[in-house]
Amino acid sequence: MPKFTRKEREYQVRRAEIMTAAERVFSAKGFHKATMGEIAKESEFAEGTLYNFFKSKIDLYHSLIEEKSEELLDYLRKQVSKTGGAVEKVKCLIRAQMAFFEKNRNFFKIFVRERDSFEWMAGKDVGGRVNKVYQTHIDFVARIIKDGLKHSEFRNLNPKEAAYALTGLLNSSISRWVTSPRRGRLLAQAPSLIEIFLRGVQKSRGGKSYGRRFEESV
Amino acid sequence: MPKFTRKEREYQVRRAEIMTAAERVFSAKGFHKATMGEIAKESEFAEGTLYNFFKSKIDLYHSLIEEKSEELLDYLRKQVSKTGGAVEKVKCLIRAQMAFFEKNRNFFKIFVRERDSFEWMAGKDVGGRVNKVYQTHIDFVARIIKDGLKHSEFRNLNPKEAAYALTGLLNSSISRWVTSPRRGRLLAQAPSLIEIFLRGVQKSRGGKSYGRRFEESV
Amino acid sequence: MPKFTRKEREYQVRRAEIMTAAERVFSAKGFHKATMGEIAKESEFAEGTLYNFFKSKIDLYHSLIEEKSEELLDYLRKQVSKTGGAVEKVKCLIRAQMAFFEKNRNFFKIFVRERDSFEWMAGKDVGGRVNKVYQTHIDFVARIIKDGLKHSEFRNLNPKEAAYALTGLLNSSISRWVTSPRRGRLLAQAPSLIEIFLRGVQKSRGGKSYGRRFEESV
Amino acid sequence: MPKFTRKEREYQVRRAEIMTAAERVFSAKGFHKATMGEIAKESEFAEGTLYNFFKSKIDLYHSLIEEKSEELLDYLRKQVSKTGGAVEKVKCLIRAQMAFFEKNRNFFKIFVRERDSFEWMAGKDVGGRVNKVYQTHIDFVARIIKDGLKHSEFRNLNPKEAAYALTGLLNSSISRWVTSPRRGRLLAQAPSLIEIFLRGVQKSRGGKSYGRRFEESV
DNA sequence: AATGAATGAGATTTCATTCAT
DNA sequence: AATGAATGAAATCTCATTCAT
Repeated sequence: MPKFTRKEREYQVRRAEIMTAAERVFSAKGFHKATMGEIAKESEFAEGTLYNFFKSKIDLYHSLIEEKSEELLDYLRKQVSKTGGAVEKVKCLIRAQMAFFEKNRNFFKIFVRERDSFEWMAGKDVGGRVNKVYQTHIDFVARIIKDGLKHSEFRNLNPKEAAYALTGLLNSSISRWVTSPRRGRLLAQAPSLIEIFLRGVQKSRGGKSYGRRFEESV
Repeated sequence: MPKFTRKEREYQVRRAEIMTAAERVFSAKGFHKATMGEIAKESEFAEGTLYNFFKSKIDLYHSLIEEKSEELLDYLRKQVSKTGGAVEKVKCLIRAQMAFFEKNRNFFKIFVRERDSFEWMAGKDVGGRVNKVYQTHIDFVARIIKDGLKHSEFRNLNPKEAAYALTGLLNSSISRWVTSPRRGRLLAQAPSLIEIFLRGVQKSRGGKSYGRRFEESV
Repeated sequence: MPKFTRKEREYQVRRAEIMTAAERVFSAKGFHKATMGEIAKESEFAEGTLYNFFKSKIDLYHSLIEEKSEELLDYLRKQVSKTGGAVEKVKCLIRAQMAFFEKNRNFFKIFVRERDSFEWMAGKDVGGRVNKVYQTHIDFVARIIKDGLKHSEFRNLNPKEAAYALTGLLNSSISRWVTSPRRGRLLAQAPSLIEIFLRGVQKSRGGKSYGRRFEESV
Repeated sequence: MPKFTRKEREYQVRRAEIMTAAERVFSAKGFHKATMGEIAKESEFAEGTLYNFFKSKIDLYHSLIEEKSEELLDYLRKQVSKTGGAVEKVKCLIRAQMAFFEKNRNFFKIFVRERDSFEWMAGKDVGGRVNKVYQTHIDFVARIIKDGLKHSEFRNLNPKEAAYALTGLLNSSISRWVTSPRRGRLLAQAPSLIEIFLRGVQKSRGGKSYGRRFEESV
């Protein structure tokens, strides 16, 4: 007995085709410049058909981000859980995130570029949903840092601040790679990012410090 | 003999008023949702009048970013030039950038959020202009890093990569501050960022390394 | 030998089910706001199936009005034919019409409200068909009046004019009853309508007149 | 010092032009079949311009009905107030209403045909507003009847019921005239309507009655 | 130089109808 | 014969831009 009927499976296939087309168009033009007409053409469905799958343009956009983000977060969690120790987890996280976006360049553009833009779109509601995904991600990273603190793998710093730092570091590099015309492997940049970040947060072995301590600074 | 006639000066004043209004509206709504009508009302000019100063909506937006970015870069250059040594310059850069955006929150939203979005807007032309500003900034940062390398203040790494890293680090933190509802001083976060970044890029004093070396990785 | 085969009978049953559903939906939303999708759901058939019974939405609408109107007219004719004398026939007509619509509120909304709207819908064709039903009804009423004139039961007046008057009188009261939220029996209003109309058209017994005579007025 | 500036006057002129065009189109096609495009063409403005005067199609439609209804009611009130005695007022009312619609045929179609249709349009709100105008009218007529009752000009009947009766009577005749292709003067039909209605409601001079009394019937 | 009313291209969305299964 | 997914025409509304005053 199949979990899904043939109809349901076909429905999901078509839905996915639309989403892929939408991902292409949205990533190329941004939400506002993208038109349903273009997504229709790209997905080889009629315009009206799109509305049998998504109730509006914003719903399509938003579903796209939400579902793909889940995929990303699931992937990261799964990869990271395979290793132990905060340092190893951080390394793994960086590599996994790069690996994911190396395969999902279009989605990266949508994910990062529109992240903050959402607050104006269709009220707090949609913005809120996407932002929540982002916050979930930050919290996930912060948790890793916190564990590292507990086991004295990292020096004393604000986990959330470090999570933002790492995320910014990563996104900036990914963004550069995504935008750049000539592309080597994104993953090749993992080691240097890992090195920068881990040196940045690990316990000082020389005792030297470059500013006021975290405790004083907040 | 005045450099600018009274007329010219008045023209500049009115132009600046429009830009300030535009900054408010664009930062609150984003480029597409912002309307010329609203900018007109905000600036207390008629809609048609805006077109005596800027030839289109996109031109206004773009002029805004370009000119304000110049201001930012000038400010950063001036501040950084006051100190010597790459490490000091980096500290100074971080503090200066935070100081600038603490005073120009609205502009930050425009600067960062729309940075990459530009490639779709009105063709390569405009996107190119804004991107160029961003590239100029990256080059400026990369130059500081490179100087640090030359004087062995930093370990062996790709200056441009490090420049992207620093910029991402900074923007991520600023973004968090800008978005967050309850705001302390942004500058208070400078020390920890400085520490993370400088530890990350300075010469190892323990010889320990966290990944393959930079040389191997590119 | 049956007049209709089983197949034909089943066809008629399904057709009637659709019409009943359509009556509900059309009366609730009006022609334009009603959708084939809703009628389909209401009738528990698929959308496509409706088109096996009616060739278009407008055809369904129109068939509904036409057939139900026939039903109404048949009912009125049958009732009225049971009595003799124009005065009695008028009383009977009023009561019968009220009785019919008391049982067919939904249809009344369609019948009266859209009556005149028809001329724009899908050209003269459809409008014509419905209007013809209405004209038939008016003629039927006018014929009763005319008989009353012949037998000197009514004063000298234009039969058609009187027929319009009576119809307007009736519809206005029925409309009020249909629209009103709290409903007693519609038939309870028959006596006063009968009295108003019959006084209005019967031969004056006092010779008093309230305007120029009919003969002068047209 | 003029009450209205030139600009305001010109604005009103253009607004009125749009309304007249809208009246033509709405009366010819009904609300749904009428398009903003056609109203634009008819009024010789661009489509977008209509939206400088009315915020939506429904708002235009509704403004049209509301303002023209006010005009009608004002006219009726003014005319009726010129005479004294309920009987005279009724005569005057019938003549005035006919006179008004003889000059405003297009509006009649809108006023009567869409009266009840409104409940489905855009929720209770708009339907409510138009219905209220109609109720106001009914109340106005009912008040005249009530005064007639007080002075014993009419026999004992329910004023509101009589008001509905008169309104139905009138509208039916006007509707016939409006729809009919060859038109004499509508006002020529006033005398016979007056006679029917007044005979119908005035005190019986022969004592004969045609049904149960009003008192029993409600 | 400033105005703001007019413009119309262009986007989203609905829904009657068709047709392959 | 019944289905309901796909279609695409058509309608409303927005807003950058123009231009007569």
